[in-house]
Amino acid sequence: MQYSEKQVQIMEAAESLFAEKGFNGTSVRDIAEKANVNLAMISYYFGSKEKLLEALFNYRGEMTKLKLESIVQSPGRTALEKVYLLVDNYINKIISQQCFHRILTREQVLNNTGPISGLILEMKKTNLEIISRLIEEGQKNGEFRSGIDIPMMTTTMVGTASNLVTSKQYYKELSNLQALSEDEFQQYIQEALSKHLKLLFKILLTHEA
Amino acid sequence: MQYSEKQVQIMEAAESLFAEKGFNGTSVRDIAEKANVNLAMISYYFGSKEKLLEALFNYRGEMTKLKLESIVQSPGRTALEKVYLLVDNYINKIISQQCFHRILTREQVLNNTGPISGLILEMKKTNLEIISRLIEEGQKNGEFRSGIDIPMMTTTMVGTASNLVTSKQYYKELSNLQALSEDEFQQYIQEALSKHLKLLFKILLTHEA
DNA sequence: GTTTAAATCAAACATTTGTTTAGTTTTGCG
DNA sequence: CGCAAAACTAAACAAATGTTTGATTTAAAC
Repeated sequence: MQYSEKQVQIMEAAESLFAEKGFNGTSVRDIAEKANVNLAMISYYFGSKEKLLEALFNYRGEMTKLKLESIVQSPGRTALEKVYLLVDNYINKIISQQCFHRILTREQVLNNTGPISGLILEMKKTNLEIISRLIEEGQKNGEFRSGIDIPMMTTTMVGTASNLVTSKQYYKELSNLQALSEDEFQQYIQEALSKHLKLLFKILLTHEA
Repeated sequence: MQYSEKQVQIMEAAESLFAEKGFNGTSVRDIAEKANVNLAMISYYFGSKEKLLEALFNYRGEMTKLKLESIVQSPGRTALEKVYLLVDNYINKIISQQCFHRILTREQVLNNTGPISGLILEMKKTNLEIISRLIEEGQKNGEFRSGIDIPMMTTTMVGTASNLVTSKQYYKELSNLQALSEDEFQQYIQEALSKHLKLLFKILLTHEA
């Protein structure tokens, strides 16, 4: 589906508010004010607040689809190099979409049974499939050891990155990095996270147990 | 502070509802009904809904304090063995307190500036301190390599466990474990998580980069 | 220029919300 | 018992909520 300029305006206002105060902590009046639209426009365009959230999930979900595929299929790279690309790609994604990622994190904790739950599952399925194919490729050509718990490894990548980004205000204080500006800090965690996850995966995938 | 039986009754009803529907998605009437108390009792005992949440954080926070200390100081164990104990202890904690952990996860994503934010920071500080001391002990006696990013390693433990437990409904489907009963599944993720994190830490702490 | 549909708006709507009130019952103690 | 403090209750309260209404403006097509 294609969204009009005004619809995007509303979705992005909602995104930043949902990230800051939570879905139920944000009123449609808050959203209307931030997006500079009339209150009734939200029901007019999206039907309801709940459906606005669904639209946001669709909107952000679309933006992620194809990138991963191209990494896995890029020729002339070792499987480990591809894993590295995948890690950096994932880190970039959740850092550049922090607001959405906060919303996603909060939603996946709830026992949703609605459409959003389905969208989350679909995202996770796609992720896991691609990583699985990549790991298996590396196993076939002898780069990686056998007996790797791929869902658990994926959980470590997602969990580590997610935890760091969604609770970075605590990480900043715990690591005594308060002196850094927001930009510097962002760059710091991006690099630290990349280095950490790559090391982790390298030794996990190649180490003989 | 000591809580009366009725107060605990209210806190535990609130805990399960907050975990299921979120803080703002749960009304005080829901809580009163689930706890089998009169609506006004919540304000009477806790002052407000917000303060009830704070009380819950205090209540659950108390229960975690001393355990870790005793692990680190237990004699006759290698540093790696202590790390293993710590991992299992942490996994047990969040599995046995899943409801609270869901609430904690959702709260730490928000830019809280209130008392809860302070409590979360304190918990994280304590965790990090203990782990740091343990790692440094292992480094001094040559068990562990140098140059370990301890905050990042902690993030991996917390993030992996947290992500798995708070979104286990997705993990179950992604790993094709729907056939397992809830108890069997719980035991499965406990063991898989323990094995995975121990391997991760072992190679991360002892592997020469 | 007229017409028709889409977009926009202020106001109103019915619920639900967290909290308080004012009164009643229970409890513990001298 | 007598009585004061604590525990408990039903009802009421004002504020905030998501959504709808009905009217008005804008835009596009003929």
